[in-house]
Amino acid sequence: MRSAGHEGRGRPRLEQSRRPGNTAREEILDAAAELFTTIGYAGTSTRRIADAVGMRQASLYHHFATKDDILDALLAGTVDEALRFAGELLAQPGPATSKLHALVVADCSQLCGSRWNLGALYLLPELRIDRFAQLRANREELRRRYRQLAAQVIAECDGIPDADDLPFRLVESVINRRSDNKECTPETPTVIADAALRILGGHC
Amino acid sequence: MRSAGHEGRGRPRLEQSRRPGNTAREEILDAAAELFTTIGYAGTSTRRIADAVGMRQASLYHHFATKDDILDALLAGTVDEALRFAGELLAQPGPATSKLHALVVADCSQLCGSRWNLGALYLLPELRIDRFAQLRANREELRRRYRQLAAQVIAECDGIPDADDLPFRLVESVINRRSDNKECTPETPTVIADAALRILGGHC
DNA sequence: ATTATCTATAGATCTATAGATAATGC
DNA sequence: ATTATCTATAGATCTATAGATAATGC
Repeated sequence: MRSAGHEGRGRPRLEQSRRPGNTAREEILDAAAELFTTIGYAGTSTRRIADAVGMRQASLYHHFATKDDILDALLAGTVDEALRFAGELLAQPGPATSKLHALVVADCSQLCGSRWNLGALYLLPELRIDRFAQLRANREELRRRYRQLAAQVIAECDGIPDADDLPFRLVESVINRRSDNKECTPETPTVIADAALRILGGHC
Repeated sequence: MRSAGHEGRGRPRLEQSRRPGNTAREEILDAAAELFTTIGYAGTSTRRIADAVGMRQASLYHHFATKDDILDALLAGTVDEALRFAGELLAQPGPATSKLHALVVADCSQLCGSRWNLGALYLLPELRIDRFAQLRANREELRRRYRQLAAQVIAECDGIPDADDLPFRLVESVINRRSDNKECTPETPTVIADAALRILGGHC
Protein backbone atom coordinates (compact mmCIF):
# COMPACT_ATOMS: atom_id res chain seq x y z
CA MET A 1 0.00 0.00 0.00
CA ARG A 2 1.53 3.24 -1.24
CA SER A 3 1.31 6.36 0.90
CA ALA A 4 1.02 9.64 -1.00
CA GLY A 5 4.28 11.34 -1.75
CA HIS A 6 6.39 8.31 -0.99
CA GLU A 7 7.98 5.81 -3.36
CA GLY A 8 5.73 6.24 -6.37
CA ARG A 9 6.20 5.43 -9.97
CA GLY A 10 7.82 8.51 -11.50
CA ARG A 11 10.39 11.06 -10.45
CA PRO A 12 10.18 11.81 -6.71
CA ARG A 13 8.85 15.12 -5.46
CA LEU A 14 11.19 17.68 -4.03
CA GLU A 15 8.96 18.17 -1.01
CA GLN A 16 6.97 15.71 1.01
CA SER A 17 3.23 15.73 0.44
CA ARG A 18 1.16 17.70 2.91
CA ARG A 19 -2.22 16.34 1.87
CA PRO A 20 -4.38 13.30 2.54
CA GLY A 21 -5.14 11.01 -0.38
CA ASN A 22 -3.75 7.82 -1.83
CA THR A 23 -2.99 9.32 -5.22
CA ALA A 24 -1.63 12.63 -6.46
CA ARG A 25 -5.03 13.30 -8.01
CA GLU A 26 -6.73 13.00 -4.63
CA GLU A 27 -4.16 15.27 -3.01
CA ILE A 28 -4.73 17.91 -5.67
CA LEU A 29 -8.51 17.70 -5.26
CA ASP A 30 -8.21 18.04 -1.49
CA ALA A 31 -6.03 21.15 -1.76
CA ALA A 32 -8.24 22.66 -4.47
CA ALA A 33 -11.38 22.00 -2.43
CA GLU A 34 -9.97 23.90 0.51
CA LEU A 35 -8.78 26.83 -1.59
CA PHE A 36 -11.79 27.11 -3.92
CA THR A 37 -14.22 27.08 -0.99
CA THR A 38 -12.24 29.59 1.07
CA ILE A 39 -10.78 32.09 -1.40
CA GLY A 40 -12.81 31.31 -4.52
CA TYR A 41 -12.05 29.78 -7.89
CA ALA A 42 -10.71 32.77 -9.83
CA GLY A 43 -8.81 33.85 -6.74
CA THR A 44 -6.98 30.53 -6.44
CA SER A 45 -3.96 30.17 -8.74
CA THR A 46 -2.71 26.81 -9.91
CA ARG A 47 0.58 27.70 -8.27
CA ARG A 48 -1.13 28.04 -4.92
CA ILE A 49 -2.81 24.65 -5.31
CA ALA A 50 0.53 23.08 -6.19
CA ASP A 51 2.19 24.72 -3.17
CA ALA A 52 -0.54 23.34 -0.92
CA VAL A 53 0.08 19.85 -2.26
CA GLY A 54 3.85 20.09 -2.22
CA MET A 55 4.56 19.87 -5.94
CA ARG A 56 5.49 22.23 -8.77
CA GLN A 57 2.80 24.21 -10.55
CA ALA A 58 3.43 22.53 -13.90
CA SER A 59 3.07 19.05 -12.39
CA LEU A 60 -0.64 19.61 -11.82
CA TYR A 61 -1.08 19.39 -15.57
CA HIS A 62 -0.03 15.76 -15.63
CA HIS A 63 -3.26 15.02 -13.74
CA PHE A 64 -5.66 17.69 -15.05
CA ALA A 65 -5.68 19.22 -18.53
CA THR A 66 -7.01 22.60 -17.34
CA LYS A 67 -7.88 24.40 -14.11
CA ASP A 68 -11.58 24.09 -15.03
CA ASP A 69 -11.18 20.32 -14.99
CA ILE A 70 -10.17 20.43 -11.33
CA LEU A 71 -13.36 22.29 -10.37
CA ASP A 72 -15.34 19.96 -12.59
CA ALA A 73 -13.90 16.90 -10.85
CA LEU A 74 -14.80 18.35 -7.44
CA LEU A 75 -18.37 19.05 -8.48
CA ALA A 76 -19.01 15.86 -10.41
CA GLY A 77 -20.89 13.47 -8.22
CA THR A 78 -21.78 15.88 -5.43
CA VAL A 79 -25.33 16.41 -6.70
CA ASP A 80 -25.78 13.07 -8.46
CA GLU A 81 -26.49 11.08 -5.30
CA ALA A 82 -28.99 13.67 -4.01
CA LEU A 83 -30.69 13.75 -7.40
CA ARG A 84 -30.97 9.96 -7.51
CA PHE A 85 -32.38 9.76 -3.99
CA ALA A 86 -34.91 12.52 -4.65
CA GLY A 87 -36.06 10.74 -7.84
CA GLU A 88 -36.41 7.47 -5.97
CA LEU A 89 -38.51 9.09 -3.24
CA LEU A 90 -40.77 10.80 -5.77
CA ALA A 91 -41.43 7.44 -7.46
CA GLN A 92 -42.36 5.75 -4.19
CA PRO A 93 -45.86 5.66 -2.69
CA GLY A 94 -46.52 6.95 0.80
CA PRO A 95 -46.85 10.27 2.63
CA ALA A 96 -44.77 13.10 1.13
CA THR A 97 -44.03 14.43 4.62
CA SER A 98 -41.77 11.57 5.60
CA LYS A 99 -40.16 11.51 2.15
CA LEU A 100 -39.24 15.20 2.29
CA HIS A 101 -37.91 14.74 5.80
CA ALA A 102 -35.71 11.86 4.69
CA LEU A 103 -34.38 13.81 1.70
CA VAL A 104 -33.46 16.83 3.81
CA VAL A 105 -31.72 14.65 6.41
CA ALA A 106 -29.73 12.87 3.71
CA ASP A 107 -28.63 16.04 1.92
CA CYS A 108 -27.76 17.93 5.09
CA SER A 109 -25.76 14.96 6.33
CA GLN A 110 -23.79 14.97 3.12
CA LEU A 111 -23.24 18.75 3.24
CA CYS A 112 -22.18 18.59 6.89
CA GLY A 113 -20.03 15.51 6.49
CA SER A 114 -17.65 16.54 3.73
CA ARG A 115 -14.13 17.45 4.81
CA TRP A 116 -14.41 20.77 2.96
CA ASN A 117 -17.56 22.78 2.39
CA LEU A 118 -18.05 21.40 -1.12
CA GLY A 119 -21.62 22.65 -1.37
CA ALA A 120 -20.20 26.17 -1.51
CA LEU A 121 -18.75 25.40 -4.93
CA TYR A 122 -22.27 25.52 -6.38
CA LEU A 123 -22.65 29.05 -5.08
CA LEU A 124 -19.45 30.35 -6.70
CA PRO A 125 -20.19 33.00 -9.34
CA GLU A 126 -17.61 31.35 -11.59
CA LEU A 127 -19.97 28.43 -12.12
CA ARG A 128 -22.05 30.63 -14.43
CA ILE A 129 -19.80 30.07 -17.42
CA ASP A 130 -21.02 27.72 -20.15
CA ARG A 131 -18.51 25.06 -19.23
CA PHE A 132 -20.54 24.29 -16.10
CA ALA A 133 -24.03 24.55 -17.59
CA GLN A 134 -24.67 20.83 -17.11
CA LEU A 135 -23.76 21.00 -13.42
CA ARG A 136 -26.03 23.98 -12.89
CA ALA A 137 -28.82 22.16 -14.68
CA ASN A 138 -28.39 19.18 -12.33
CA ARG A 139 -28.70 21.42 -9.31
CA GLU A 140 -31.74 23.10 -10.83
CA GLU A 141 -33.35 19.69 -11.35
CA LEU A 142 -32.66 18.82 -7.70
CA ARG A 143 -34.35 22.06 -6.71
CA ARG A 144 -37.32 21.17 -8.92
CA ARG A 145 -37.70 17.81 -7.15
CA TYR A 146 -37.56 19.50 -3.76
CA ARG A 147 -40.32 21.82 -4.87
CA GLN A 148 -42.39 18.95 -6.19
CA LEU A 149 -42.08 17.05 -2.92
CA ALA A 150 -42.79 20.22 -0.94
CA ALA A 151 -45.89 20.89 -3.06
CA GLN A 152 -47.16 17.39 -2.24
CA VAL A 153 -46.67 18.03 1.46
CA ILE A 154 -48.53 21.32 1.12
CA ALA A 155 -51.40 19.58 -0.66
CA GLU A 156 -51.60 16.72 1.85
CA CYS A 157 -51.38 18.88 4.94
CA ASP A 158 -53.12 22.06 3.83
CA GLY A 159 -49.91 24.10 3.96
CA ILE A 160 -48.87 27.39 2.41
CA PRO A 161 -48.43 27.17 -1.39
CA ASP A 162 -45.91 30.03 -1.61
CA ALA A 163 -43.52 28.19 0.69
CA ASP A 164 -42.65 25.38 -1.72
CA ASP A 165 -39.15 26.69 -2.54
CA LEU A 166 -38.11 27.09 1.08
CA PRO A 167 -37.12 23.55 2.07
CA PHE A 168 -34.45 23.58 -0.65
CA ARG A 169 -33.25 26.97 0.55
CA LEU A 170 -33.04 25.73 4.13
CA VAL A 171 -30.78 22.91 3.01
CA GLU A 172 -28.59 25.48 1.26
CA SER A 173 -28.41 27.44 4.51
CA VAL A 174 -26.17 24.69 5.89
CA ILE A 175 -23.60 25.75 3.30
CA ASN A 176 -23.78 29.36 4.42
CA ARG A 177 -23.46 28.32 8.05
CA ARG A 178 -20.30 26.37 7.31
CA SER A 179 -18.96 29.32 5.27
CA ASP A 180 -19.49 31.43 8.39
CA ASN A 181 -17.35 28.91 10.31
CA LYS A 182 -20.29 27.56 12.28
CA GLU A 183 -19.86 23.84 12.71
CA CYS A 184 -22.59 21.31 12.06
CA THR A 185 -23.64 19.35 15.12
CA PRO A 186 -24.85 15.76 14.88
CA GLU A 187 -28.39 17.13 15.28
CA THR A 188 -28.16 19.64 12.43
CA PRO A 189 -29.69 17.39 9.74
CA THR A 190 -32.80 16.63 11.79
CA VAL A 191 -33.05 20.21 13.03
CA ILE A 192 -33.16 21.37 9.42
CA ALA A 193 -35.49 18.59 8.29
CA ASP A 194 -37.98 19.33 11.09
CA ALA A 195 -37.78 23.02 10.21
CA ALA A 196 -38.37 22.24 6.54
CA LEU A 197 -41.69 20.63 7.44
CA ARG A 198 -42.74 23.39 9.84
CA ILE A 199 -41.99 26.03 7.25
CA LEU A 200 -44.58 24.56 4.89
CA GLY A 201 -47.23 25.42 7.47
CA GLY A 202 -49.33 22.23 7.21
CA HIS A 203 -51.24 20.37 9.93
CA CYS A 204 -50.13 16.74 9.62
CA MET B 1 -28.42 68.99 -14.59
CA ARG B 2 -25.57 67.03 -16.07
CA SER B 3 -26.29 63.66 -17.63
CA ALA B 4 -23.52 61.07 -17.28
CA GLY B 5 -21.01 60.95 -20.10
CA HIS B 6 -22.05 64.30 -21.52
CA GLU B 7 -20.44 67.70 -21.13
CA GLY B 8 -18.50 67.15 -17.94
CA ARG B 9 -15.59 68.93 -16.40
CA GLY B 10 -12.52 67.16 -17.77
CA ARG B 11 -11.46 65.64 -21.05
CA PRO B 12 -14.41 64.00 -22.81
CA ARG B 13 -14.69 60.21 -23.07
CA LEU B 14 -14.04 58.50 -26.37
CA GLU B 15 -17.24 56.49 -26.02
CA GLN B 16 -20.64 57.41 -24.70
CA SER B 17 -21.51 56.11 -21.27
CA ARG B 18 -23.62 52.97 -21.16
CA ARG B 19 -24.51 53.16 -17.50
CA PRO B 20 -27.03 54.86 -15.25
CA GLY B 21 -25.74 57.33 -12.70
CA ASN B 22 -25.21 61.04 -12.41
CA THR B 23 -21.48 60.81 -11.79
CA ALA B 24 -18.65 58.67 -13.13
CA ARG B 25 -18.34 57.18 -9.67
CA GLU B 26 -21.94 55.96 -9.77
CA GLU B 27 -21.50 54.54 -13.25
CA ILE B 28 -18.45 52.59 -12.13
CA LEU B 29 -20.26 51.25 -9.07
CA ASP B 30 -23.21 50.16 -11.20
CA ALA B 31 -20.99 48.28 -13.65
CA ALA B 32 -18.93 46.73 -10.86
CA ALA B 33 -22.07 45.64 -9.00
CA GLU B 34 -23.31 43.77 -12.05
CA LEU B 35 -19.97 42.13 -12.74
CA PHE B 36 -18.99 41.27 -9.15
CA THR B 37 -22.38 39.66 -8.49
CA THR B 38 -22.43 37.67 -11.74
CA ILE B 39 -18.85 36.60 -12.39
CA GLY B 40 -17.26 37.26 -9.01
CA TYR B 41 -14.70 39.71 -7.70
CA ALA B 42 -11.41 38.04 -8.61
CA GLY B 43 -12.92 37.06 -11.95
CA THR B 44 -13.77 40.65 -12.86
CA SER B 45 -10.86 42.69 -14.23
CA THR B 46 -10.69 46.44 -13.92
CA ARG B 47 -10.51 46.52 -17.72
CA ARG B 48 -13.85 44.77 -17.92
CA ILE B 49 -15.45 47.23 -15.51
CA ALA B 50 -14.08 50.14 -17.55
CA ASP B 51 -15.40 48.57 -20.79
CA ALA B 52 -18.83 48.22 -19.22
CA VAL B 53 -18.81 51.90 -18.28
CA GLY B 54 -17.37 53.11 -21.57
CA MET B 55 -14.04 54.47 -20.34
CA ARG B 56 -10.40 53.40 -20.34
CA GLN B 57 -9.11 51.03 -17.67
CA ALA B 58 -6.69 53.58 -16.20
CA SER B 59 -9.44 56.17 -15.82
CA LEU B 60 -11.08 54.12 -13.06
CA TYR B 61 -8.15 55.05 -10.86
CA HIS B 62 -9.11 58.68 -10.87
CA HIS B 63 -12.19 57.67 -8.85
CA PHE B 64 -10.93 54.69 -6.81
CA ALA B 65 -7.41 54.12 -5.51
CA THR B 66 -7.61 50.33 -5.74
CA LYS B 67 -9.95 47.61 -6.98
CA ASP B 68 -10.66 46.69 -3.35
CA ASP B 69 -12.00 50.20 -2.80
CA ILE B 70 -14.68 49.62 -5.42
CA LEU B 71 -15.95 46.51 -3.63
CA ASP B 72 -15.70 48.36 -0.34
CA ALA B 73 -17.82 51.23 -1.65
CA LEU B 74 -20.48 48.78 -2.85
CA LEU B 75 -20.63 47.03 0.51
CA ALA B 76 -20.47 50.10 2.71
CA GLY B 77 -23.94 50.97 3.81
CA THR B 78 -25.69 47.80 2.70
CA VAL B 79 -25.71 46.29 6.19
CA ASP B 80 -25.66 49.51 8.19
CA GLU B 81 -29.35 50.28 7.77
CA ALA B 82 -30.37 46.71 8.67
CA LEU B 83 -28.10 46.79 11.70
CA ARG B 84 -29.54 50.09 12.88
CA PHE B 85 -33.14 48.90 12.45
CA ALA B 86 -32.44 45.61 14.27
CA GLY B 87 -30.87 47.51 17.16
CA GLU B 88 -33.81 49.86 17.36
CA LEU B 89 -36.28 46.96 17.45
CA LEU B 90 -34.31 45.18 20.17
CA ALA B 91 -34.41 48.30 22.33
CA GLN B 92 -38.16 48.72 21.98
CA PRO B 93 -40.74 47.06 24.25
CA GLY B 94 -43.46 44.85 22.83
CA PRO B 95 -43.86 41.33 21.47
CA ALA B 96 -40.75 39.96 19.76
CA THR B 97 -42.91 38.22 17.15
CA SER B 98 -44.01 41.40 15.44
CA LYS B 99 -40.52 42.90 15.74
CA LEU B 100 -38.89 39.91 14.03
CA HIS B 101 -41.56 40.00 11.34
CA ALA B 102 -40.91 43.67 10.67
CA LEU B 103 -37.13 43.16 10.50
CA VAL B 104 -37.44 40.31 8.00
CA VAL B 105 -39.83 42.31 5.82
CA ALA B 106 -37.49 45.29 5.84
CA ASP B 107 -34.35 43.31 4.99
CA CYS B 108 -36.00 41.21 2.31
CA SER B 109 -37.46 44.32 0.72
CA GLN B 110 -33.99 45.83 0.57
CA LEU B 111 -32.45 42.65 -0.86
CA CYS B 112 -35.23 42.34 -3.43
CA GLY B 113 -35.29 45.98 -4.36
CA SER B 114 -31.69 46.65 -5.31
CA ARG B 115 -30.96 46.92 -9.02
CA TRP B 116 -28.22 44.28 -8.70
CA ASN B 117 -28.11 41.41 -6.23
CA LEU B 118 -25.86 43.30 -3.83
CA GLY B 119 -26.49 40.87 -0.97
CA ALA B 120 -24.50 38.31 -2.95
CA LEU B 121 -21.35 40.37 -2.36
CA TYR B 122 -21.37 39.25 1.27
CA LEU B 123 -21.26 35.64 0.13
CA LEU B 124 -18.21 36.10 -2.11
CA PRO B 125 -15.23 34.09 -0.86
CA GLU B 126 -13.01 37.08 -1.60
CA LEU B 127 -14.53 38.91 1.36
CA ARG B 128 -12.51 36.68 3.69
CA ILE B 129 -9.36 38.75 3.35
CA ASP B 130 -8.39 41.04 6.22
CA ARG B 131 -9.29 44.16 4.30
CA PHE B 132 -12.99 43.31 4.71
CA ALA B 133 -12.89 42.10 8.32
CA GLN B 134 -14.97 45.07 9.51
CA LEU B 135 -17.69 44.39 6.97
CA ARG B 136 -17.83 40.73 7.92
CA ALA B 137 -18.02 41.72 11.57
CA ASN B 138 -21.00 43.98 10.81
CA ARG B 139 -22.81 41.15 9.09
CA GLU B 140 -21.99 38.85 12.00
CA GLU B 141 -23.45 41.40 14.41
CA LEU B 142 -26.62 41.58 12.31
CA ARG B 143 -26.85 37.80 12.49
CA ARG B 144 -26.41 37.98 16.27
CA ARG B 145 -29.32 40.42 16.56
CA TYR B 146 -31.50 38.17 14.44
CA ARG B 147 -30.68 35.29 16.75
CA GLN B 148 -31.42 37.38 19.81
CA LEU B 149 -34.81 38.42 18.45
CA ALA B 150 -35.53 34.84 17.37
CA ALA B 151 -34.62 33.57 20.83
CA GLN B 152 -37.12 36.02 22.35
CA VAL B 153 -39.84 34.76 20.04
CA ILE B 154 -38.96 31.17 20.99
CA ALA B 155 -39.17 32.06 24.70
CA GLU B 156 -42.46 33.94 24.33
CA CYS B 157 -44.19 31.36 22.17
CA ASP B 158 -42.65 28.11 23.41
CA GLY B 159 -40.82 27.50 20.16
CA ILE B 160 -37.86 25.31 19.22
CA PRO B 161 -34.56 26.57 20.71
CA ASP B 162 -32.36 25.04 17.98
CA ALA B 163 -34.14 27.07 15.30
CA ASP B 164 -32.84 30.47 16.39
CA ASP B 165 -30.37 30.84 13.48
CA LEU B 166 -32.90 30.02 10.79
CA PRO B 167 -34.73 33.34 10.34
CA PHE B 168 -31.44 34.98 9.35
CA ARG B 169 -30.70 32.12 6.96
CA LEU B 170 -34.14 32.47 5.39
CA VAL B 171 -33.45 36.10 4.67
CA GLU B 172 -30.17 35.06 3.03
CA SER B 173 -32.11 32.62 0.87
CA VAL B 174 -33.51 35.59 -1.03
CA ILE B 175 -29.97 36.25 -2.23
CA ASN B 176 -29.60 32.68 -3.48
CA ARG B 177 -32.96 32.88 -5.22
CA ARG B 178 -31.90 35.99 -7.09
CA SER B 179 -28.57 34.37 -7.96
CA ASP B 180 -30.60 31.54 -9.50
CA ASN B 181 -32.41 34.14 -11.61
CA LYS B 182 -35.68 33.76 -9.72
CA GLU B 183 -37.30 37.14 -9.40
CA CYS B 184 -38.72 38.50 -6.18
CA THR B 185 -42.45 39.14 -6.28
CA PRO B 186 -44.07 41.94 -4.29
CA GLU B 187 -45.18 39.26 -1.81
CA THR B 188 -41.71 37.80 -1.24
CA PRO B 189 -40.86 39.85 1.88
CA THR B 190 -44.05 38.85 3.73
CA VAL B 191 -43.82 35.26 2.49
CA ILE B 192 -40.34 35.05 4.01
CA ALA B 193 -41.31 36.91 7.20
CA ASP B 194 -44.31 34.63 7.80
CA ALA B 195 -42.08 31.61 7.16
CA ALA B 196 -39.47 32.96 9.59
CA LEU B 197 -42.07 32.91 12.37
CA ARG B 198 -43.45 29.48 11.47
CA ILE B 199 -39.96 28.01 11.43
CA LEU B 200 -39.47 28.90 15.09
CA GLY B 201 -42.32 26.53 15.93
CA GLY B 202 -44.07 28.62 18.55
CA HIS B 203 -47.77 28.91 19.34
CA CYS B 204 -48.53 32.63 19.38
C1' DA C 1 9.33 1.69 -21.53
C1' DT C 2 6.44 4.05 -18.70
C1' DT C 3 5.39 7.22 -15.40
C1' DA C 4 5.40 11.41 -12.52
C1' DT C 5 7.83 14.67 -11.55
C1' DC C 6 11.10 18.62 -12.55
C1' DT C 7 12.98 23.28 -14.90
C1' DA C 8 12.20 26.84 -17.98
C1' DT C 9 9.42 29.77 -20.43
C1' DA C 10 5.94 31.67 -23.88
C1' DG C 11 2.22 34.51 -24.24
C1' DA C 12 -1.58 36.51 -22.17
C1' DT C 13 -3.22 38.65 -18.85
C1' DC C 14 -3.84 42.10 -14.67
C1' DT C 15 -3.31 46.18 -11.38
C1' DA C 16 -1.54 50.43 -10.87
C1' DT C 17 1.39 54.54 -12.12
C1' DA C 18 3.35 58.37 -15.05
C1' DG C 19 2.55 61.84 -17.74
C1' DA C 20 -0.03 64.05 -21.83
C1' DT C 21 -4.37 66.13 -23.34
C1' DA C 22 -8.88 68.36 -23.78
C1' DA C 23 -12.56 70.03 -21.67
C1' DT C 24 -14.70 73.77 -18.12
C1' DG C 25 -14.17 77.42 -14.42
C1' DC C 26 -12.25 81.62 -12.71
C1' DA D 1 -6.15 76.24 -12.74
C1' DT D 2 -8.67 72.34 -12.17
C1' DT D 3 -10.63 68.35 -13.59
C1' DA D 4 -11.44 63.92 -15.95
C1' DT D 5 -10.10 61.69 -19.24
C1' DC D 6 -6.53 59.66 -22.46
C1' DT D 7 -2.06 56.80 -24.04
C1' DA D 8 1.65 54.05 -22.75
C1' DT D 9 3.79 50.96 -19.93
C1' DA D 10 6.17 48.75 -15.76
C1' DG D 11 6.19 44.86 -13.11
C1' DA D 12 3.81 41.14 -11.36
C1' DT D 13 1.21 37.79 -12.07
C1' DC D 14 -1.23 33.51 -14.34
C1' DT D 15 -2.26 29.29 -17.33
C1' DA D 16 -0.43 26.03 -20.08
C1' DT D 17 3.30 23.82 -22.96
C1' DA D 18 7.96 21.83 -24.13
C1' DG D 19 11.28 19.06 -23.02
C1' DA D 20 14.62 17.06 -19.41
C1' DT D 21 15.09 13.88 -15.53
C1' DA D 22 14.69 10.27 -12.03
C1' DA D 23 12.17 6.83 -10.34
C1' DT D 24 9.84 1.84 -11.15
C1' DG D 25 8.32 -2.11 -14.23
C1' DC D 26 9.21 -5.46 -17.68
